Amino acid sequence: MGNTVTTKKPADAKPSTAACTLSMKAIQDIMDVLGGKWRISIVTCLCFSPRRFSELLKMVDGISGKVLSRELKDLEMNKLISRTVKDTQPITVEYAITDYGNSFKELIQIMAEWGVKHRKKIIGH
Amino acid sequence: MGNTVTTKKPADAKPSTAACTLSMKAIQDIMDVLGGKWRISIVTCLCFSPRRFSELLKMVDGISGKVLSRELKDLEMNKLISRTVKDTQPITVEYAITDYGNSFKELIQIMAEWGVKHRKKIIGH
DNA sequence: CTGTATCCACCTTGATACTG
DNA sequence: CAGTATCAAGGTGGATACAG
Repeated sequence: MGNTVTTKKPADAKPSTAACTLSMKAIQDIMDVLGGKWRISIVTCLCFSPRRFSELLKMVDGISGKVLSRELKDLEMNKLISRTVKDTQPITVEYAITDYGNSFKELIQIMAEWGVKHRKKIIGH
Repeated sequence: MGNTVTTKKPADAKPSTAACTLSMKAIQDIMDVLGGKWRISIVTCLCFSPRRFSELLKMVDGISGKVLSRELKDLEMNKLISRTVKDTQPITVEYAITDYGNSFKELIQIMAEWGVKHRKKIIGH
């Protein structure tokens, strides 16, 4: 990471400014979709199994109904999750990860592993 | 992901609820440190090269001085970055990634790659 | 240059009540 | 069950001015 630049801007003092900027943009793109307080948690949860609204409400710790509703809508708009209404009585709604959303799974898995590995350090400030 | 659970809770309707919860917690831990609108960008930037305050102000697009200052303080408290005052005239301050912060590099690299790969899809909503 | 202090507008959220 | 509407309250960010 950092020394594979072929461009030659006049004088940037630092090398690889372009590569850096590119990475930052790419990560911003992800964060536009997955950022915020809740979205990663929701997607992570759905990566394991489809869930109903009320199940997510319980599993995503601390989220309120209003916010969950909105976040699910956003994620659906971005094609990361799907929403299926089942005409049970009363109706239930199932949210599931899409194929596209599933491509985050790899990422999420790595993050989760990292989180577990570094847990002590993070918690102990 | 999802079928390696050995616990056997009474009846969770879904398997691997425990693993799911664990992953969500782990990711929350990361997000406590790296979440928010700016922190990942700052760390990503510093992964490439140490930077001065004013450099970061330019490179992290849209951030204000007040917020950058605060975020840097947080990241320093969490030992992800270091702060070095150089007694030039006038003084300059250099922020750099720590060894610990550097362990995020792997993660960031993967995220950046993913972002680049999926750029079109994300941008095209 | 590297910040901090203050003021203020905006956004997000939680609680509650309500609909289909 | 699965949301939506409303409102009040707090947090967060930007601009500006200022300090070391």
